[in-house]
Amino acid sequence: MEEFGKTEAALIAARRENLAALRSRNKDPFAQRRCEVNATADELVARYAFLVPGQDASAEGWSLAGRLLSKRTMGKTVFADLADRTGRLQIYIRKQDVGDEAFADWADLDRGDLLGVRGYMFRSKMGELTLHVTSFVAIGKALMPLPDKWHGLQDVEKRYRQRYVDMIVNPDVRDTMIMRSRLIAEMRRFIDERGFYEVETPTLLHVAGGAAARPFVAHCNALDQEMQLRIATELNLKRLIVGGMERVYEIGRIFRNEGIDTTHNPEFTMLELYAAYWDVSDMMDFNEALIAHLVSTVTGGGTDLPHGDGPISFTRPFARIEYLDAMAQYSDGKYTRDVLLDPAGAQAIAHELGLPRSPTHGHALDKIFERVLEPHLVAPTFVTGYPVAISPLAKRRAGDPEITDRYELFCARMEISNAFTELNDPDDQRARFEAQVAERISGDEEIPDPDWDFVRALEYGMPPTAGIGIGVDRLVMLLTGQRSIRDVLLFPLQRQHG
RNA sequence: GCGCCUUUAGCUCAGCUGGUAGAGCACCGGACUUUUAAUCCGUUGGUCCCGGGUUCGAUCCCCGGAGGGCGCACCA
Repeated sequence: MEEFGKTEAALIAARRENLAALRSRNKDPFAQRRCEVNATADELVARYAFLVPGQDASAEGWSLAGRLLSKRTMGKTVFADLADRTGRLQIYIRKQDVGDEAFADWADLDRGDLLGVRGYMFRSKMGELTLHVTSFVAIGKALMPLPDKWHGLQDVEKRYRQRYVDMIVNPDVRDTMIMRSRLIAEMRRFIDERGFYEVETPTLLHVAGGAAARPFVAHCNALDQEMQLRIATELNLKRLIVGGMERVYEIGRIFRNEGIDTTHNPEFTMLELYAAYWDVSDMMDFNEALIAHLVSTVTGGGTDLPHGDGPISFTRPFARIEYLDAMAQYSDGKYTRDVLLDPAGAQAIAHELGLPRSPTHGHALDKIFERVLEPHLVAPTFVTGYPVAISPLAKRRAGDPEITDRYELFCARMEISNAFTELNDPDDQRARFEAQVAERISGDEEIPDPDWDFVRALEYGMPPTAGIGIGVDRLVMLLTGQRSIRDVLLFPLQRQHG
């Protein structure tokens, strides 16, 4: 046998030798087409919880499949760990049970290989539920060496770039992603139950609107036109309300060509939902019920989520504060309605707080809000009554035209949802778009080009409607206790490198 | 964009004002029929992120660059 050093190439070569050995005995793992499976790790652990150490259930045979994560060999017996999508199960193999030839095959299995096993359950002397293997078959080979069995993969960059390795050796990553999948399924079920239609609107648009953000641009060869990736689904979903669908939602990918940090990824997932004949308070009820339901899902029926500074309670009703009242309250009465709603007054406050000069009144208000209010919003709180200056698509409040029927829900200092009674007056909408054109000219590059066809749609008549947007990734962060958005995304964006 | 930190074996990490690198795990060989980070014995493994500079000599000091993380800025 050739002498190998232990570089990565040598580790791969050793695994290839084992593969060749299996093939020479007609046990090629890659020749396997399917694998009989009638149980999962979790099912077996639950089913045989009653077994006492030393006791077995040899009358009942099971087949399962998964990845070999560790081997503990003691001469003629082996304990090993097999992981499937539900978790880990210890397996036990004896030479006297499987025979010399199969036991030789076992020696050619490496950590990371995929295999199917048959056997029966017992509880080992040390108390662990274990599958006593009567036969096994290799169904795939890991030619690449796995990271450290104890420390797993810690290199953050490698974890994101090679998420498949991360998931193999760091089970909590897989758990988080599975929880994300469940939460989105649960969200969908909750919404569907209430008579909403799920729709899919275009990602490629000529004019990306519905939010203030810089879009990604793309070129369509067939049309020879520049396209933008959507920054929101809002305008198209409201077109569907005009069209008569009445209750629609989309859980869709949104693209914003902006910064990347622990709460921002250039592409992210947003739930937007619109209900004809509802107003913002109907939506608030819906929102509260949805969030409480998801908290219950993740906690197994509870109302509290663990958090850094102690648990956060999601007992209904959530707190409610008026935007202007809260601003006054947290500034000892200094930031009054009159000052905030005056563009010069808002700029003066922003300056006093040491914030950079804002290009628009709305921008300044947002900066002040983030500095003054957001740090206090740990418990779930609906902030209601946003100024019209920062709500270009929301309906004005009856009897108070400078304020809109809008709220945002905050938890753990993060904005979780944004909802309002939709503006359905086409003349008001056109006027606000025109005002935005002026703001764009004055330097706010994030203000999109107006979507004039949207105004035309409103001219055909949109019923009173409430709409909501929920940042799904941030909600999953909150519900799973992850501190970085990258830890709830399967493949967060990374710079390409050579 | 700015600042701080970081990059050393397949993985996790050490490395002393500057003298051409170590450990654990993994791997390979051996012992072992209820282990669980199995254990014990023996071996093996390096583009010290890249490019310059200073120096007799650079993983280490200096300059530039790349990747990543965090904070700030940006981001309703």
